[in-house]
Amino acid sequence: MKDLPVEIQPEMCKVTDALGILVGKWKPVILLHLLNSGTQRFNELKRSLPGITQKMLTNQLRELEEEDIIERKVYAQVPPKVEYSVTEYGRSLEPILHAMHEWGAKHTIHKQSKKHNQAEAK
Amino acid sequence: MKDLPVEIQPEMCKVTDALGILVGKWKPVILLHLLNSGTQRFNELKRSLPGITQKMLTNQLRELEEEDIIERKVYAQVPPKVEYSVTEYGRSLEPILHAMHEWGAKHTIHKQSKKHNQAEAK
DNA sequence: ATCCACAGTATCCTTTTCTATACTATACCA
DNA sequence: TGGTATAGTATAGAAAAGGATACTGTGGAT
Repeated sequence: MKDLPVEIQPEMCKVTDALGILVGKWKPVILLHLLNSGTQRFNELKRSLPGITQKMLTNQLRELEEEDIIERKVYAQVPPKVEYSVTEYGRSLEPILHAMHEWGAKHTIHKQSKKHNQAEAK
Repeated sequence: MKDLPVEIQPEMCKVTDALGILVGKWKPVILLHLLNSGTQRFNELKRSLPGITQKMLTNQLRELEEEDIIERKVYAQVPPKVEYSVTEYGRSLEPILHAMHEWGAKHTIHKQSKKHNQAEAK
């Protein structure tokens, strides 16, 4: 998703900013996983996210790190050890994620009852 | 953004569902505009969203309509008249949008102070 | 000597999203 | 008779996101 022109309305752009951080095929899942399970190593995450490629995982983690949502801690060891965790600041997203989860759950029901009504109307 | 495998975690998928509705370069702007300004005709919207193409506007409006977030009302006239408005149900997204706006605003500040700190640390 | 685990890069390719531009029908107005 | 406004559709192409696969370095175990 590319950026919107800032001119449109100052207020709107803040929403898109927030959205930008959550957008990406794997970002919400990674975040929720780290919130649930706490600190995780790279390969632990990878194993928990069936289907993700290493490239994507690295890439999404880096983007979240950029925004100070998660933290990356490298241990000077061989084989390497890198731990990821949600920052204190990152936790401020929790209420939003929670609200979205609630809304999403209701929406699933809403769509089903809509379908049902349409079927009845025939 | 493609769908995530449902297997990962039921909880997570609801967040992505909600996100899916807001995702699209112009969807949040369109929604916020309709929430602020009430019912709008196609070309009114177009004029309020500098840079959007007709195709994109149609397309994003259709996707929001699909999800029952907005309503499309066609008047049998020539030249055509079509009005768009947020549904009662669509308004249930307002708290989330509001929360994202608030968070986005704080995030802008957060990023700036981070930059500032980094500059100082040199 | 060979293989494994770890945390990545690098490269190429496909799919999805977004943009640009041209085109449609029809009533009304000058 | 030609031009305007409305709400679109059609087509082609560029750009961005995501996927598949192969490769890297290194210490320890077999």
